[in-house]
Amino acid sequence: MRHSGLSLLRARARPPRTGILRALADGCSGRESGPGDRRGGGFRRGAMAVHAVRELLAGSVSAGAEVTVQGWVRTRRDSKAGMSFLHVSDGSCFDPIQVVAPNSLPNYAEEVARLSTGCAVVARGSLVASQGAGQTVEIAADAIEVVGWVDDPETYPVAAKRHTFEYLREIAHLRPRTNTFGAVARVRHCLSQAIHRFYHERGFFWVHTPIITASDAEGAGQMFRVSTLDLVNPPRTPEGSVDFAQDFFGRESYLTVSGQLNVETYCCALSKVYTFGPTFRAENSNTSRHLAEFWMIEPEIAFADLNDNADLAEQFLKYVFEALLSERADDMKFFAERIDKECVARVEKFVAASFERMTYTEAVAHLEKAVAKGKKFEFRPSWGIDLQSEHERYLSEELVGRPVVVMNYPKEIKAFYMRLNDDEKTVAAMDVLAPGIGEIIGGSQREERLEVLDRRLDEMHLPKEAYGWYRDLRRYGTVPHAGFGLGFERLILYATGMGNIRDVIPFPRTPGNAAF
RNA sequence: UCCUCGGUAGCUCAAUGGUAGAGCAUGCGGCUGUUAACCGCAGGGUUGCAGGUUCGAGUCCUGCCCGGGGAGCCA
Repeated sequence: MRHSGLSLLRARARPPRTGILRALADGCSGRESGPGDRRGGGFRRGAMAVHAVRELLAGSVSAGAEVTVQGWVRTRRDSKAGMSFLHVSDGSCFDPIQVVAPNSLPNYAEEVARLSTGCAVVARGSLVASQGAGQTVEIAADAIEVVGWVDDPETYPVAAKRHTFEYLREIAHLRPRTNTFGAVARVRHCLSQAIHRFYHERGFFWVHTPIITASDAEGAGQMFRVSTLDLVNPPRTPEGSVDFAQDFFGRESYLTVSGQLNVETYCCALSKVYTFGPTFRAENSNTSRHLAEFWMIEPEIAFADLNDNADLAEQFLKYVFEALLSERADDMKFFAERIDKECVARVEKFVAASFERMTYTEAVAHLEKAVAKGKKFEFRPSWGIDLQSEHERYLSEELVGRPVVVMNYPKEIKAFYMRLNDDEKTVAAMDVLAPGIGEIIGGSQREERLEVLDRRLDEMHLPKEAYGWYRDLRRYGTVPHAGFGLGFERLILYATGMGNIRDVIPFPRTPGNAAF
C-alpha cells in the first residue's frame, strides 16, 4: 500500500476549520500542504483541504470548490452512461456523500469499477449540485485513490443491507460502519460532551474517582476481584484461608461499583462535583438493560437536600436532551425512522414537561388504587416492599406518561448512607423512572449526622471500622449533601429507542462475553 | 440464576417424519444520472453439538452449548 497510515492520521487529526479560519486556509492553499504532499506515487492531495463529509453536506463549502474526502465505500452503483456512483461515508455525520466517478479516470476499469462495500478511498474532485434526487450536492471526481481493499467481498460481514443486532454483536469490530452504530457512536459522544458542559457551566468539578477499590462494602452488588495472586496456588494464612495480605494492595480489592463514597469527600470540599467513568458489576444479569461494565455519572452537591437533588436531575436530563436534539438531528431522524418512531417526540416532550414527583407512600397508594380498579400485577404492591419493574412501568408509562421521581422509600429497602427522615421509617432516597426503561436515576440525600449513620451501620450489621474515612466526613464540618447516579447507557437507550443496552456501548461486557 | 421462545446457505427466513428452498448478499452478463436500483444466469449446506427412536430425522426424544424476550439484582 503506497499510502502511509500515519499521513492519513495526521490529515484527519487536524482540527476542523470553520468560518474565518477555513476561509483563510482556503485562500492560502500553501498552508494546506501537509504530509500528503511528501508521499510518492501518483495521487496527490497537494494543496487541497481534506473535508469532513459533514461540512460538505451542511453547505459550508460553496459549489465549485475543489474538495477531498476520505472514507469508506457504502455502496457502488454503475451506470452505462459512463460512470459509477459511490456512497462514501467518513462517519462525520449520518449521511454518506455521493461521489460520481467517470470512466475517464485512469484507474476506472482496474480499480473504481471493482470497489465494493467497505473499501477505503480518498476521492478528490469538485463539489457540484447533484443532478439526481436524494442529495443536494455531490463530488464530481477527478481522482479516486483506493487506500484499502476488501480482501474478499463475499466474506465481508457488513453487507449494504439490514442486519439483525444479534448478528452485528458478533462482529463488534465492524458494526460501527453501519448506519445504526455510527449514529449511536455520535449520539454517545454528543451526550458525553453535553454532560461535561452542563456541569462545567454550573461550576461543578469532574473528580476522577478510583477504578480499583478496597472497600468491599460499597453495597451495590457483586464485585470483580482485582488480584495478582496465583489463582492456582495462592498464599495461605496459618488457618488455611487465602492470605490477601500478600496480594498487590495488601488487602482484598475490587473494581468499583460506584464512585459515590469517594466523590462525597470532594463534595465536602469543592461543593459541587461529579464523576463520569466506568463502573463494574459482577452480577449474573442477563437482560437488555444490564452490563457488567458500564459508564455512570454521579453528581454530588453540598448544602443540598433531596429536593435540590431532584431539581438537579431534572435540569441535567433536560439539558443533555436539548443538546442532543439540536446537535444530532440527523442521527435522531434516523432513529425515529428506523428504530423507534416515538423517540424524537419522546425526547422533545421530556424537555418540555416537568417531572412528576410523588412519595413512595403515594406511589404505593396509586398502585393499590389501580389494583382495586382491576389492574393486574404479578406482584401485589404493598407498603414496605420495593417497587417491581411492572410497578415502575405502570407509574411512568400508564399513570403519568412521563418521567416520575419517586421519593422517600422505606429505610429497610435502601442503602445505609441514605438520610433518615423524621418519620424514622423512610429515607431521603429518590428514583427517576422513565417510560420504556424504568429506573434511569437512583439517588439520595446522604446521612450527614454521625450518630444516625452509626445507628444505620449497626442496624445493617456493617462494620464501622471499614467506613473510617467516610465517617470522618461526618465528624469534621459535616453538611447536608446529596447526589445521584445516572447509567449512561440507559440514557442512550431512552433517547434513541434502541432496545438492547449491548448495542449502545462500543464493546459490551456481559456474563460470558468479553470478546473484542 | 429462573421462566419462555429460538438455532437451516455469508445475512434474513421457509420446508406434513419421505430428494433442503427463497429473498438479499457475492460473481458473471444485460439495462440505467444511479441512490435498499432493476432483469437474467451461476456458485454457495456436516440443518448449533453429542447421543437416541425410526426402514427413513431439519422435523420426534434426552443432554449440553449459544442467542432473543421476560423476571430477579440494579444504573
